[in-house]
Amino acid sequence: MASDLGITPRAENYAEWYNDLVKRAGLADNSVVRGCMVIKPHGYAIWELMRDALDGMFKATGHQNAYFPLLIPKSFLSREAEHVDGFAKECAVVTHHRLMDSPEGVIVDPDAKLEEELIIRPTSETIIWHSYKTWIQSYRDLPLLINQWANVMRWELRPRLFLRTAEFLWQEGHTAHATYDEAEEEALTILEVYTRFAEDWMAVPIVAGVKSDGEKFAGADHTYTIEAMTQDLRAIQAGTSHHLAQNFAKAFDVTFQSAEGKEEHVYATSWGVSTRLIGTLLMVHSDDKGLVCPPRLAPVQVAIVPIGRKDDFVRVCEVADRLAAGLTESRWHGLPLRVKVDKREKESPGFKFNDWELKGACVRVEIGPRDLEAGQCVVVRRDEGEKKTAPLEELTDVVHAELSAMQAALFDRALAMREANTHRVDTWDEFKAAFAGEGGGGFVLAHWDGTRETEQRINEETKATIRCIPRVPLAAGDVEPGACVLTGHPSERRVVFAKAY
RNA sequence: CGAGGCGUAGCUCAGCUUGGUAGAGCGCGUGCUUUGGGAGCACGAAGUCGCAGGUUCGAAUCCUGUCGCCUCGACCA
Repeated sequence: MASDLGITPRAENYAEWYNDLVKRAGLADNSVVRGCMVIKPHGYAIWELMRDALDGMFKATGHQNAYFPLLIPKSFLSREAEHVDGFAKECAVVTHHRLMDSPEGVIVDPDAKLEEELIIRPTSETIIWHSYKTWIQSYRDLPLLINQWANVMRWELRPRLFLRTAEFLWQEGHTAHATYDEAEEEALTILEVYTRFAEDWMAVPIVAGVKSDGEKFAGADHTYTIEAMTQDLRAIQAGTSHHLAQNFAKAFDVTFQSAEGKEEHVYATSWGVSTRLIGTLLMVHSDDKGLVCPPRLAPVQVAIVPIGRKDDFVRVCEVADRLAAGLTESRWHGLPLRVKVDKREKESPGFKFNDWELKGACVRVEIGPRDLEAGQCVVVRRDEGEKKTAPLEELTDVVHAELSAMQAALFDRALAMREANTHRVDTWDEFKAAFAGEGGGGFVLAHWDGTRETEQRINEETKATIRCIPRVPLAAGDVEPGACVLTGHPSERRVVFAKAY
């Protein structure tokens, strides 16, 4: 029966599995506009949990939220040369402000053409730095630590739900500092926040590092990234933190007067994570039965399925409600548990088991008349699928233990998968072989001569790119000098190559 | 923008070759029976066959055009 659940198995077709998963688990739909998605309540619930967790971490590191506008004057984008190069090809442009009736239906009113066209933000550096110019005058105004939760639009040619959509939700932090070193510290603080979030909340092990010049953000001095490995052995960039140096301060003429009375341009950072985190979560943990959600980010942590008919069902439901109340009142990681009692009468228990597995409930509690007699219930963890019994009065403790164990088990399994698929390669033949064929090839740690030309040639011949130069080497030997895998030129250390999403 | 494929019920699709009353499964509604791994039976609602032309007595089916979507490449978080 498992094959008949409407999800293509991963082994058969990974891309199709992902699409089926997103749709069948009720996370999102395609919109009528290509590239846009409808995030459904179950998917949005995951985003809300992510957002709340991250928002708390940003506040704890001294940041405040603000909101900047969706529309940006076209001329702003071109102030920073690299920035415009990076984004010009994927901007939606607003050219008119009115529609009118016509025999063919509603048309754009040609008389309502805008003097200066507006772009829908692909990112907000320019509009924000325009404001910062008036906000910042003295070193006493620094550091300025702002975040915003917003939607942005990048006109993608090949969209995929959550991973790459034309419109997506994200947060973007934009900070200003008096010195290069302070900005550097900020970029690294955020890199650490992202790392902790990915590993502790998402249970996704990541490699944190710095991007090569070829892969850095358009307009950045350098870009930090966290990279995860998906089950099809590709890399996915889950978050980025940019040190912008004085690039935007110069483009928007944002200066401050130092304590010594000197006029200087400020230093900046920007950083973001998006709804792509949901795609990352799915790609790392879920299976052929549906969504597998780390307990700390699961919309439903416990699904209770009452079993029985007529009077039995009523009695069982009463007990289920009482158990649910006990679970909800308890605290796990400081938060009330998210519990659902599934009292639907038309669906059979078997259907509900499959349904909650599809939707990613972490722990399923089954309780029927026979359990009631015995004063126990059946507890099943989503990632294991093994049925265990627990005394009713101990259920809350058992559930807490299972959730904690599952959170850890998901991370451990993902880490084991990454380690099993991380290889060190020293010859060009081995390198090409690692990335031959369809699908991923895992992470390949290889020496690189540091030039953009070599990076490009490697990408053209193997489809693999440099994902990052790890901040902390994965193994001590990775930072010993060697010879570039393609050119043989000297290399200081190994970098991470992979095929990427 | 290049290469393939597909548009028929909410979903997945059959029907098209050879033109002749619009089909199936799932889902949905009602009722009864069921309930420990996707329950059964009965009845029922549901469609401008993507759109526009053309051929024909007659078009889902043949022809022309057009729009949209999906998959794969070039760009990207």
